[in-house]
Amino acid sequence: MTARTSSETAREIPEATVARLPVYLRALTTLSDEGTSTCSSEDLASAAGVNSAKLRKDLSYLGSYGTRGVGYDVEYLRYQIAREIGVTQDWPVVIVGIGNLGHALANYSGFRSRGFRVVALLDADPVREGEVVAGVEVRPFDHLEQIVSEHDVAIGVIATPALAAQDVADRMVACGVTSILNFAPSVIAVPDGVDVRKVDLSIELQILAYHEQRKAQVLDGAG
Amino acid sequence: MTARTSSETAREIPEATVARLPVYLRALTTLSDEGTSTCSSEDLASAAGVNSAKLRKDLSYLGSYGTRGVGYDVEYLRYQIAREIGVTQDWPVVIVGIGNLGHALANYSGFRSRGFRVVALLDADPVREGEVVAGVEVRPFDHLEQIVSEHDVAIGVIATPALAAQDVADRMVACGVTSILNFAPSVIAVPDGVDVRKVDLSIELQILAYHEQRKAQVLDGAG
DNA sequence: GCCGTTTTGTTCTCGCGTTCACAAACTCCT
DNA sequence: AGGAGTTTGTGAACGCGAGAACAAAACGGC
Repeated sequence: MTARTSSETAREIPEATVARLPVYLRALTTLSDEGTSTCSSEDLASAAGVNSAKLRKDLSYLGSYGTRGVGYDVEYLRYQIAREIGVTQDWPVVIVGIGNLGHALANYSGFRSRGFRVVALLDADPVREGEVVAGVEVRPFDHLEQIVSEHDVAIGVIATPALAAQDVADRMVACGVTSILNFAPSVIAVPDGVDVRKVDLSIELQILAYHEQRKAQVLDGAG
Repeated sequence: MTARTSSETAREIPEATVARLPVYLRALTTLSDEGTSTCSSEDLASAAGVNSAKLRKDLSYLGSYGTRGVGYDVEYLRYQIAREIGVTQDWPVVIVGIGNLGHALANYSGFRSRGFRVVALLDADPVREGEVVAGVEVRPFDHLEQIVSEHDVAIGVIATPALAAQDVADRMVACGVTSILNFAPSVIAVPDGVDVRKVDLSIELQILAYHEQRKAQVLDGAG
């Protein structure tokens, strides 16, 4: 067995690179579906919408999977990235909060096709219990602990209103969830060792509005 | 006396700061709802989930809206940030692609309450035409040009399948949309001067999966 | 087997963003 | 009024990421 010492663990991939790997993965899948078997860094970079130098640098953190003078084997690179991200295995996921957004998430086919399996839909509102969404029955939020331990769930998705988010997060963390994707419009606090990513629909629009306003101001000032 | 010429466009706010302003805005709204009239940078920072030094530096780009030894007036600061972002006015928005996600977006109350008004829902599928979602009727995609010019729409939301996204973006740009929020899982190309922000649900999960896998590897190596 | 061409992997430099640390400024108490 | 105690606003140091440029390596033709 290889002594997995700090030198091996030292293969730390920068966060900015990690965030782009899924983009490369998708671009490679597209290329593969189109029948492309080999591509240059330039090809892949334009398919992913990034600079080719940046792409090569990103890939170099994973290892030397390309061939100089030739490029990258699409299937091989795709597998290597998938393995690095961890989506060659199946990740069980729990979604809490089956309102409008929860419905959309439960129905989103992109999860399943990318290595994620929705094992349970939970909602605190008894009215929603029993409803079947995307082939999965909505169950009471109180079943959280049982489901997490039963399916060994590490990733939880919060799609509740803002007020409920912190409570849900606390319960998740308490029963062993260590990664949370938070769609609720509120900041949630978690202990060290738990990763939280936040997706906020209205924040994205507000950022666009800021730039839009600036464009308008520049026009006003010029006129 | 500083000549604060309000048409001073030289005041460029760093992109990273712009992305956090909506978070501060939300935190201030929460504080306001709780009846808080004044807060320190420490208070606001913890409510927003950031470092207080970073918060102060961010706010300093907008101007000196605090009082040393006292803190910030919640209402006043809230208005200043809202004005800076541009959400004191109302932004008309068009959503294209009324599938699962489009439904959720159309129903999302956070848009309206934050200065955005959904003026039209468009879908290329005739089956969906006429359906009323959140009080707005679904209309054919071909009405895009008319709606954009009629309501002076600057911001478009794409919630279509990946294959349609580029076409939709092209049509939007052609008729004057200059900011696009893209939920479709594909990279879209737009000319200079058009802003695109991308929200990708499965990419966020994949990033979590990567870190989750690393946690598991560390445990394996230790055990 | 050797040379030119192509493309990767990597080094270097630069700019942005984060954080620390502290002076300036305001309030409150005596 | 003056000093002690707070809290803001900002200058400076530091670290990370982006992009350019180049050396190393593979292929193909002869």
